[in-house]
Amino acid sequence: MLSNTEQEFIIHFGEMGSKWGINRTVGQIYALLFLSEAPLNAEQIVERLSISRSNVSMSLKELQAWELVRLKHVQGDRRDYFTTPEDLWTIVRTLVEQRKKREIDPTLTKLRELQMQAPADGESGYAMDRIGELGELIELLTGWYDDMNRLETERLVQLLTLGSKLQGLIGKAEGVIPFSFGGKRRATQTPKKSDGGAA
Amino acid sequence: MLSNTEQEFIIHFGEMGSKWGINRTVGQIYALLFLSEAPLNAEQIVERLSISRSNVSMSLKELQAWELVRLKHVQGDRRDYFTTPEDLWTIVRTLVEQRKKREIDPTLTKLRELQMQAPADGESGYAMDRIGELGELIELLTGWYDDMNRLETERLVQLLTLGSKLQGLIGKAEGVIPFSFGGKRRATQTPKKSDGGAA
DNA sequence: TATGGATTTCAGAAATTACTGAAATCCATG
DNA sequence: CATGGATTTCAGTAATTTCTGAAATCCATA
Repeated sequence: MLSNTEQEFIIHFGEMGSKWGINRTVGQIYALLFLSEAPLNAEQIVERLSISRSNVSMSLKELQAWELVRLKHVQGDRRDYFTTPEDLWTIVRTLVEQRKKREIDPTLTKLRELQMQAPADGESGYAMDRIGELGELIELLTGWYDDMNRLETERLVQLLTLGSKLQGLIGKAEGVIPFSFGGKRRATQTPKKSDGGAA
Repeated sequence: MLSNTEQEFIIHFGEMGSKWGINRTVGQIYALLFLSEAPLNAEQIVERLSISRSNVSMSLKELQAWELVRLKHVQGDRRDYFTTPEDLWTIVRTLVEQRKKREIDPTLTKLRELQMQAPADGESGYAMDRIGELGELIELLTGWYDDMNRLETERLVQLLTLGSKLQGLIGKAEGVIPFSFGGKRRATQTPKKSDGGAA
């Protein structure tokens, strides 16, 4: 049923699953759908991956929570069929959006919360500085992400392809950009060369 | 010993650990070191987090494998002391580098491998197209990452701060950029508006 | 090279996460 | 509104991951 290549691809996604914050089954189902031109229903997934029907149900639910998989209905068939978006950029955008939501946003919220309650405690010192710094850094990065995300795909691809040519463009924008970024007490230093390698 | 804020921060990092691909202890130790101005030795970590010595040892080993933590020796003390880099940009760079290495590079390798062996099998069709497309997309993104990573931090921050101003800059570079990106058989389409939302 | 503190290793225990089969629920159709 | 296929839920089991204490190793110093 599945070609050798498909098998290997699916197994790889299963193995990578844990590193990607999903589990083996979810990874495999995603891979299977990604490679399938036609939408698949749960029973087809059960057959092709040899896993239980209930596991497929739960895993599809998770993939839908990630918005990585779409429900598609086939005329004259009341079963649910699933696909991944054709356009890979849609997938990338979803992936980044979801990971930001799960892996970054909660921390930013927590950092701000800690900063709010700290002054009341009279808390101060290095730890608070670090927390503030980290919060600002995350805000800079997510703010930039928001900007990128607003671009339509064609523009985005142009930008990504630009690469080293960017160096020159920064020069063109000079003077317009009010460079400033740092914590309340201790400014985020921008080291001349770099902070060095490992110990 | 630990302030309220420090406690909460550490607990948060512990909880987020699993979403970040590390475990609770590793997350907590990292958080503790991140907030500590002075380097800490293993015994101090044991005390502050109430975990076993062996767990600290293994977790520090993992943090070192991630290059997120540095060994620092104190004169007249033969114990190992650990810190995180002062500069947050160094941390971000390490994090991105390591995640790319663990979460993306192996997949790119696998995709290329599948493409190499597929023609021999006479394999073709939708699945191969998808695999090729995905490989190209990943290469575009990692290539761009390499470019960004080469920039010194100050430039990088400028770029990130640029945000919406980028729109204009792309225009300036127009004509220089040979837009092309697509799979072998089936070009990666760049939809006019977007592939739409969820099902 | 013997000593002893510091660190690492490792086998088993504890905790967590993933998976299954059976039962419950859902819902379009007759 | 009863039927029956499709889907979901859930409690128990399996598998995996994390954590610990004890023993082994390492290594600077006496």
